[in-house]
Amino acid sequence: MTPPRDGRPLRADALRNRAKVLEAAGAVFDARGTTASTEEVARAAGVGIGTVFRHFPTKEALLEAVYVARLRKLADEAEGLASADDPGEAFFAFFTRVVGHAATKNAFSAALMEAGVDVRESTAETGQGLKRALATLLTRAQESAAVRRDIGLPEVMTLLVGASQVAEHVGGDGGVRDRALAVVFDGLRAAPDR
Amino acid sequence: MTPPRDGRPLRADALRNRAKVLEAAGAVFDARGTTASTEEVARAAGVGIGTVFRHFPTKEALLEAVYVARLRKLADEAEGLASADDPGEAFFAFFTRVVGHAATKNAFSAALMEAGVDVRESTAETGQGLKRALATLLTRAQESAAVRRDIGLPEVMTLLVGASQVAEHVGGDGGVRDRALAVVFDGLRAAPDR
DNA sequence: CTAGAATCGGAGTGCTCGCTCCGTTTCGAG
DNA sequence: CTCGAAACGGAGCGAGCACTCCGATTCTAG
Repeated sequence: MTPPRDGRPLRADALRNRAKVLEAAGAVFDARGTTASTEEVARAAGVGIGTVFRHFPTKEALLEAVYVARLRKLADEAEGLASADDPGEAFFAFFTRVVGHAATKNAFSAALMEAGVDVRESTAETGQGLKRALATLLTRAQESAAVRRDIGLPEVMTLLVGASQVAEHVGGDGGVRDRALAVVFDGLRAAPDR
Repeated sequence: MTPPRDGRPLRADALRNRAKVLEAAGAVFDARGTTASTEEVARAAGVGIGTVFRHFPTKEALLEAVYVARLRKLADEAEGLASADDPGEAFFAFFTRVVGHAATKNAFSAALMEAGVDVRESTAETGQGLKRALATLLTRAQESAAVRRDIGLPEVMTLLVGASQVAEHVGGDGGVRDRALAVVFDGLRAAPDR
């Protein structure tokens, strides 16, 4: 959970509050978007604003923390699928999973985007982990001929981000989303010829 | 250019200023994002803030006006391609064109999104026009077997929005963008079999 | 249990931004 | 040219927000 890199460990209540804030921040940002005020997060967490800012010195830092937690979860899922029986199925399952999350969680794709480019230093490590796991999924899927061989990790990341962004903003019709995703999947399977 | 639906026409200088503001707004929003302040737009247009707000009573109205202008341009392009010799080529050319624009212009995809859902009443008409033109391109492409027949306009709009959003946020590597787009294109061509 | 340190809470601060208001300037009909 | 109407400009208002500061509270080592 990244207990801050300090010398001493945090006090018990501080640790508890930190967790409460992080969870509340996720919920609030999903519901109200990332423009939701820090005060709202504090209220949802049942703590004062001061507490929020002590744990996350900046609103951006708070957002980053939420991002990192989610990226880590994704990375774990990806690693879990890395040794699945059917590499192709695993690859597409992960893709679908990510898009599914994005459909619910606001600013989920933003986290992915940062991971893709590794802008912030704090997301870099987790982002690298996710990319490594995804690379494994991709390579195995390509080796088993489930995915075309003429694309690399950057292209897949790009498609993943794009699909997630769409899912995020297409609240209503999940059917459309699924069919659009099917098109992308067929494209990923397509032979490289032309 | 939508000279406001008033009784009397606008005074000459007023019309000129309106155009200047609209153009400046486009430029500023592209450069700084839609969060750029109205004052910045006014400065870029060389007018006072009051003038901006007289022509566009709300910042949202200003954004909408920019959106509508761009959607109209797209709709015109689509109509121009509607009678091209090769329907498949026309369809994909339009798709590429849209994505290309998105790569340069900030919040371009936002305009597309609104057009897709037709949230605002003011974008509705232009959005309908664009959708109609795109529908023609799609139908003709499908009839000539250049595009799979098991998808409709909503799916294409979704893919278009997604591709545009990606293009918008992948500033750096155009190569990645093109290859990712190629995947989507292959998906659109794919046989509906599976 | 107790003292001192760590943590908390939330009123307050400064800043940005959308928008209004009205004195000043510019246009154009007659 | 004249003069009323239309349009302009930008100081100022109010709201909202990120972030600070410090007295009150809570934890925990000893």
